[in-house]
Amino acid sequence: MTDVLPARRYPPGMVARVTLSDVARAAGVSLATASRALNGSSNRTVQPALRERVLAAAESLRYTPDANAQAMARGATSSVGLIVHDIADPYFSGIAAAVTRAADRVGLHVTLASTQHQPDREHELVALMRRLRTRAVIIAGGRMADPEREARLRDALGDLMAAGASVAVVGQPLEGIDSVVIDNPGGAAALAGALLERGYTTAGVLGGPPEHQTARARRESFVDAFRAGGGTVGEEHVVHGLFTWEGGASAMEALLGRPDRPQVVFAVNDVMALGALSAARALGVRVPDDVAVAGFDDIVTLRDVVPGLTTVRIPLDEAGEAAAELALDGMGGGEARRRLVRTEVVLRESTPPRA
Amino acid sequence: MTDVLPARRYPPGMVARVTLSDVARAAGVSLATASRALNGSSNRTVQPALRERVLAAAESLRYTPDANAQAMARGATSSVGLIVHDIADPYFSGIAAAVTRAADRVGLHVTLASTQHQPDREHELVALMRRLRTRAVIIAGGRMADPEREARLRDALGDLMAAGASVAVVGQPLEGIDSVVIDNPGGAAALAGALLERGYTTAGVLGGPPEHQTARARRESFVDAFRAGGGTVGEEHVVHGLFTWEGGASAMEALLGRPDRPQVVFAVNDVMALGALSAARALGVRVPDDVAVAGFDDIVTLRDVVPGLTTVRIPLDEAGEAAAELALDGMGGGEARRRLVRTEVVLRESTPPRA
DNA sequence: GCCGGGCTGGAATGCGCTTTCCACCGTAGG
DNA sequence: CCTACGGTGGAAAGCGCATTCCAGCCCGGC
Repeated sequence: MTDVLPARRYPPGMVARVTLSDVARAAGVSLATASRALNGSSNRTVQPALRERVLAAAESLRYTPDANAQAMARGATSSVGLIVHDIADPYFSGIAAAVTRAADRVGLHVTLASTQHQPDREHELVALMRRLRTRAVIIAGGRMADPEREARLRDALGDLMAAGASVAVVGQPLEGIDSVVIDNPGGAAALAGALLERGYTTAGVLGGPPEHQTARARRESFVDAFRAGGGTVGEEHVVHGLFTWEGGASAMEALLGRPDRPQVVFAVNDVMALGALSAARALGVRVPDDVAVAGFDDIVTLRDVVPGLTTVRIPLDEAGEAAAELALDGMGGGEARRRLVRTEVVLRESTPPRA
Repeated sequence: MTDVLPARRYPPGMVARVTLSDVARAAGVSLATASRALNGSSNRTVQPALRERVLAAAESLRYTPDANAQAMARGATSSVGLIVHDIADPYFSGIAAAVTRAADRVGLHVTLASTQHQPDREHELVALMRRLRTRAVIIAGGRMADPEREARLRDALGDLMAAGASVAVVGQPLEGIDSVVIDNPGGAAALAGALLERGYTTAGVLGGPPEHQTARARRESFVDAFRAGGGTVGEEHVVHGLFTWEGGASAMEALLGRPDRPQVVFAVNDVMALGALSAARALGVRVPDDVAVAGFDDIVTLRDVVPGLTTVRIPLDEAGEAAAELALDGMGGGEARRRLVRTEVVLRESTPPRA
C-alpha cells in the first residue's frame, strides 16, 4: 500500500513522474539500495531478496530511470551526435543507418542534426552537440574550402573536444581530426580510366559547387585522369551547379547548349546525374545513344534500374561503421587516425562501350 | 583574474567543464544572477551593466549550458524522438527530413532510433524515448497487425504519454493516438483504376509481409478496385515477401514461375518493385514489353529514371510536417486527431497503355 | 565470551542549473 | 522624517540519480 505522495514541486504543465525514491519507498528500502539493486552496482551487492523486492516495485510502478538525471550523476550521457547536410539524401541516410546500428550495438542512441544544406551551420550544430554533452559526434559531409567557415568549425570542434567528446568526420578528411576518408580521387580516376577503355575520348563534367571539397576532388581527379589517359575535356565542358537534382539538370542543360557535345558526361554525384538524365530527356537528347552519362555514389535505389547508371560505389556501411568506430573508441591518444574507404567503379548501360 | 578552481569531484575519465558558477564567479555575481542574465528570465530583470559583464564572462570562458542539467531543472528536455524502421529507406528518411526541419524551427532537436526492420522492437524504442524524457515522439512505419505486438506498443505508449509526452504516428493510424494517415487505400485503388484505363485486364501483386498493415491496405485496395473495375487478379498471383528489395525480387521470381503471367505486376512499394525489375531482367522477362510493373511510394531518386516506374506518390514532406505538428502541438485535449495525406498516381513508362 | 572484520543498508553529498524566497536598496508618498 | 513599495541581487532549495562514507549486523576466531 502506497501512502500519499508528498507534494512535489513541478514546473507548470508537468506531470508527476515516478522516481527512484518512489520505488525505494514502495519497496521499503533506501534510495541507495534501490539504485544499487537496479544497476547491479559494481563491487557492491544487495541481498537477492531485497533486490527482488525493488525490482518488483519498479515494475509495478512502471518506473523508468531518467536519462538526464543519470547523465548528470554519472557525468556522461549515452548519446552520440550525427551531423549531416540532408538526411533525405541517400548518401547521408546510408551513413546514418550504419552509425545508428553501431551506436545501438554499444547501447548508445543517436541525436541527429541536419544543416539543411547550409554548410555554414555546421559549427552551430557542433555547439548544439556540446550543449547536449554527447559522448561523441560524427560529422558527415563535404566541408567547403572557405577558410573562415572551416575556422569556425574547428573552433567549435575544439570546444567540443575540450569538453571530453570525441569527434570523427567522414567524407573529406579534416586535419587533426579522426577521419574516414572516402577515396574520391581514386574512384573518379578509375572511372575515367574505365570510360577511356570503353572508347570514350571526349568528356564533360557536371561539377557541383566550385568550393565543395568533395565535388572538387572528384572533378579534378576525373579531368586529370581522363586527360592523362589521352582523352579530352574541354574547359567549356566543365559546368558547375548545385549538388542537387536541379543543379544537375540545369548544368546539363547548359552543357548541352554548348557546341561540340562531349561523348560522355560525368556528374560528380548520382543525384546530379539523375537531374542530367532528366534534362537530356527534356531536350530530346537520348541516353546513352546521343550522350553517355556517369555518376558517383551508387545510390542504392538506383541499382538495377534500366538503363543502369554507370557510377562509383561508396560502401556507405563501411564508411559509417568506420566513423562510428573512430568516434566511439575515443581519441586514440596522439595522432589523428585516418581510415581510407575504397570506392569501386560500377559500369552499367548508361556508358556502353563505343564501337 | 580567475582563482584556482575548487577541486570538483568528477567521475573518472571526465574533463573539467566550465559551469555556470564559474561564469558567475568570473563576473563577480551570484549564480542566480548569472542564470537570469543568460536566460532573460521572465518577469525579472537584471541591470544591463551586470548583464553585459555576465555575457562577457560566459563568452570568454567559452561557457555552454548543460542541456541535461537544464532539462532537470526545467523539468523538460528539448528533444523529440523519431522512431523509424530503417533510416536508409527513402520513405523514412524523407519523413525524417521533414521532422528534423520542423523540430529545428521550434528550437528542438531530434533523437533518432531505428528498429532495424524489427517491428517488435518498437516498444523498446518507445521506452527509450521515455527514459530520455523526449517532449514528443513520432513513430513512422507500418505496425503489424499482430495483436500482442500492438498491445506492447500501446502499453509503452501509455507509459510515455502518462509521463507527459505527446506522440503521433505517421503511416498507418493507431486508435486513440494522433495520427497522420497516408491514403494508401485511395492511392492503390486509384492506381488500379489507372491501369484498367490503360487497358490492363489481369494483374499480379507483390504483397509484402502478410501481417504488415500498410502492405495489406495497399494490396487489398488494389485487388478490390482492380476486380471491381472488371479486371482479374488470380489468387495465385498474389505473392508475399519481405518489404525489401530482396523480398520483391524473390516474390517476382515466384510469380513469374507461375503459369498465366499477369499483364501487370503491382509491388506494394517501390523498393520491392525495383527488386522485381531486377528479377525480371535476370529471368529474361522484359519490362514493360513482357510484363508491366508498378510500385508505390515514388521514391525521389527514382523519378526520371528510364523507363520511369509507375507508382503512387506520397508527399513525405507533408506527412512529416503534419506528424511534427501533431506531436509538437501536444495533445489537443480530448479526441485523438487525424490528418489525411492524399496520395497521387504517377504514370510512367513501366506501364504503357496497352494496344 | 568478546572483539575484529566482512557485508550490507542508509544518510548525505553533489552533478549543473532554474527558481522561489528573502533581504536590501532607493525612492516616493504621507 | 519615517514608512511602504517597486526593483534587484543573493542564498538556498530542489530536479532525479549515483556514490561515498558511515553505521549496524552477523559471523568466526581467539
